Amino acid sequence: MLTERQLFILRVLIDDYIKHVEPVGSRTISKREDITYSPATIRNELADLEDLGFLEKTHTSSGRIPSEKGYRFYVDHLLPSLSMKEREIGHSELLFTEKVQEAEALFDQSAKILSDLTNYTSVVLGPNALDMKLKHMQIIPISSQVAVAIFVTNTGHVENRQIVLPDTIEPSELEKLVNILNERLAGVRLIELNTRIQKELSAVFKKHLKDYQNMGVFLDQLLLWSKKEKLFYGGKTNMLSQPEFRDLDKVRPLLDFLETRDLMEKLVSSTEKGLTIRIGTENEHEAMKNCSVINASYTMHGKHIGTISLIGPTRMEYQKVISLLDSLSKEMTNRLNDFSN
Amino acid sequence: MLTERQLFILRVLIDDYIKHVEPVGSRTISKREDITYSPATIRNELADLEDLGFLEKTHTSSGRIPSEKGYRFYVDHLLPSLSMKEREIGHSELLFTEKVQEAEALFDQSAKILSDLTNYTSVVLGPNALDMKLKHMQIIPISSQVAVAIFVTNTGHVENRQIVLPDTIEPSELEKLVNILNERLAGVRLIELNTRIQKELSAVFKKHLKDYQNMGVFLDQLLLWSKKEKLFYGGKTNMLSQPEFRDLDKVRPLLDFLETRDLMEKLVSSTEKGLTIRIGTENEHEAMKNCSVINASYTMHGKHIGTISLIGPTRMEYQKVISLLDSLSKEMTNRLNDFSN
DNA sequence: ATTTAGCACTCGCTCTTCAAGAGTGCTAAC
DNA sequence: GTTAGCACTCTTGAAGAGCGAGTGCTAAAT
Repeated sequence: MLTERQLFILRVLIDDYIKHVEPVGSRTISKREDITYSPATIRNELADLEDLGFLEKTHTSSGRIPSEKGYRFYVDHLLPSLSMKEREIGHSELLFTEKVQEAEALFDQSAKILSDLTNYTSVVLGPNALDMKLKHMQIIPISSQVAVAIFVTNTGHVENRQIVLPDTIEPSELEKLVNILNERLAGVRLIELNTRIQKELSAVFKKHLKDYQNMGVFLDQLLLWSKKEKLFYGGKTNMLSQPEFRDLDKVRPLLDFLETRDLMEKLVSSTEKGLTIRIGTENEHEAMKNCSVINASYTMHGKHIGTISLIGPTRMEYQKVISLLDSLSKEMTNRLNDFSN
Repeated sequence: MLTERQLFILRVLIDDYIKHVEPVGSRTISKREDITYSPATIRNELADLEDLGFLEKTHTSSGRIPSEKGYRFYVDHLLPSLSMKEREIGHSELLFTEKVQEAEALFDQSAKILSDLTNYTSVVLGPNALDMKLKHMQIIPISSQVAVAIFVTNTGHVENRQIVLPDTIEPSELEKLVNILNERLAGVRLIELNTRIQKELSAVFKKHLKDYQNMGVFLDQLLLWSKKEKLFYGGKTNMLSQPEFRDLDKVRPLLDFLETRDLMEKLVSSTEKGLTIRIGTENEHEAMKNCSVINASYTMHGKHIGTISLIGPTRMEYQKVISLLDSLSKEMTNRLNDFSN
């Protein structure tokens, strides 16, 4: 177990490193007003903290920097209380340009605001449209063979896709099909349409549609969803101004990572409500090993529907950033729920 | 006027520089098999070419590199004939993964292919949806106050936006309005809907709609278009591997530029059919002063509707890249027109 | 039993110096 | 008109010196 003094020194050191991004030596720490011990004493403590794995040295005679374990401990146990959170809240409200009308604009602006305020990179993972409920669907023919299928959700989101019309299908049959779907499936989540159809509607189809046999492939085409979360970025190039990435070979993988949809989705998805922090290798990807990722979820009617995330160097200003992310995600939640009142 | 020998030397030098990205000296040139002159002779010619502004030196006793004027001359007069173009065409076809079904996927893949093949950054400027013709429109209420307006174009593209329903409007009136619009405005380009309504439909509205007066604001809301070209990127980080940008302070503005929608749209828009090359400062933006941009237009029914562009260092492999872009844009045109047959 | 002063030692950084190498421009000879 | 020869310039990389910030250890002080 760490002594009070060790805790204190560890916190001071990490605070200092986060601020100045340079290895911190015993002298620097002992110079602080609230420290009464000499450099030599501090050195002993630092050596112990290093043995315990909380600190590292960049070379044999350098000052110490926090290790990943150090950051983890700092985040879990040493963060100054977030009571000053209130002061920040005012900010984020002001920064939205007037009334944000649509959800997409809200996500986009939130990402921009967050990256501007932190100088890190931010990402908003939009809600999965497929989790929304069907309000209305429609099939609009473009030519004799091609049509556009449109699904409007309860949130006002529109999914659409082009489909190829089978030669065999008659317009009147198509209309019947659409009517059945609208009558029976309103309120069902898009992602569940398939199974609902298979479970409940085959009987109805058989009864009302002539050529039910041939309809199978067509329905599959109609309801072939692909993942549809959207990512909104802010400050993509902010990483370039972080001192630890002032080296092309180090930023390159990072920027590449940011551009890779799959990886980003995985990084930023979180099923948990609230706030999660992943430090360095906890992100489980080489390119992110020197980064921390903070995810905050925003909700709708109390349900987690997406996240707003911040990606920065492992030494990021956790304190500031956490309170910011916290209030921003709440602000997003508020505004989102205002839309649908 | 340049002599034959000067032309030859200039071309050889630029070819060499493009290949090796290092200042080229007289010795290097004279060593080539097809050069019969001594370094000293070459030196004299180089000095002349420099005086004429086609070449530059990085320092007093370095080899020469092409100037912007040099590249311009090279592109205009020295490019080896494109007769080998045919050989490349085969490539691009193969690289599309199977059947590309929708236009968006085509643009996206084209950008990826181009950047992969060149190791530069590519951008496809999608067609402006507002230039497409209205096939069908619809208004679908979401709640008592909010509705979604949907516009389907002849190309199968779907535009949609949320609108606030005025309290005064009755559902039956709304239906009438939609019917009128569909009857009268099918085939009109989205961008022209506004003016057509004002010019031709006020009489019709007056006749059929009760509360025509209050409809004005609503119509404005309905038809308030914002620019809608979409950009598809490929190889955003490829610039980082170009030797001339192996310096953070030089890439940063470039990457920032790539992320700025307005600037990119302006950079990549071209009203001309065919292929345009802009070198260095011809791009009229500080961040692009060391880059060349090649735009190639793709067409639909013979009309220019968008561009596919390549952004690379001023010393790019013009020859290869031009033929590639040429065939890729043709390929895109072909596939696009196949969609709508 | 802590704490601290003192000291030798280690790295990393910066600055300078030096030599090698690649080029040039000019002059004089071919 | 062409080229050999030569002095000169500039970049690059390596080697070395000196400085500063820091450490670990020992022995003395509290």
